[in-house]
Amino acid sequence: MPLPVPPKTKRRVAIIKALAHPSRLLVAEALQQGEQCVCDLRDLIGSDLSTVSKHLTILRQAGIVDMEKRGLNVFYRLRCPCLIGFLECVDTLAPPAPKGARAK
Amino acid sequence: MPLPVPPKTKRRVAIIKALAHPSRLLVAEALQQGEQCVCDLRDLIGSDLSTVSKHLTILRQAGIVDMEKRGLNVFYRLRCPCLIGFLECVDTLAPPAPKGARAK
DNA sequence: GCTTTACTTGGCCATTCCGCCAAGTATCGT
DNA sequence: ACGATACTTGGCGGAATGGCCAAGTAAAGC
Repeated sequence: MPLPVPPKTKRRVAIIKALAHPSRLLVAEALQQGEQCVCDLRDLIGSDLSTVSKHLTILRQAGIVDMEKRGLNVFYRLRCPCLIGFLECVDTLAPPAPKGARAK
Repeated sequence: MPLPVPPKTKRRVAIIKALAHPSRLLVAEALQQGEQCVCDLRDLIGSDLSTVSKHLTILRQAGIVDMEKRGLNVFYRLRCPCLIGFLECVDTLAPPAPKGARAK
């Protein structure tokens, strides 16, 4: 990155990057309904438990989710209800891949 | 990706991924002020022209920007004004990296 | 105590991403 | 036609991602 990227933009990128993966976005979407333990989320995305755990770590470090251990389970929940608006906004950003995307 | 990811989520990921890079987000932010030619954007992000061009292709394919050739220049602009709301929403998603993100 | 359950962490491999350089294309000026 | 300008495209290395397996940790039950 040759030019200095403003801190505000850096923070935005960190958050956006955390959501830029199918499994992680799926998790974030699911957590809108309420907290879930890791095993539920593993069933949701269907990967190895270790993989799911790493995805959750990424979401946590981005400040998107919170964790809480209760008994043997670890429950994750959204730290910010704003995600709904965020996603609606994404949906309006581009209608299904327009022809105009072609360079020629 | 073991489990089938819903199409809606897939489309969302494609768009989010396109914005999940400092240079590309910087471009998107800059285009909020109005259209810019590629050389202006190269000055903004300070990379090789070919690199900038590839970033713009990615934004275009995600449907986030539009291009128009006029004379020797190619001008890019946002295809959707919604980006402002999108970014404000990102900003509220997580306050500056809280301590709670630590696993241990 | 030992075992089981529910994760997290470390390591490794395969794929993807991102940068530059070099070469190609298109338009303008002469 | 030729050269210059403004890109785009191809290729290639190096870095970052993402997946699994294996090993480690922590709480609950026996």
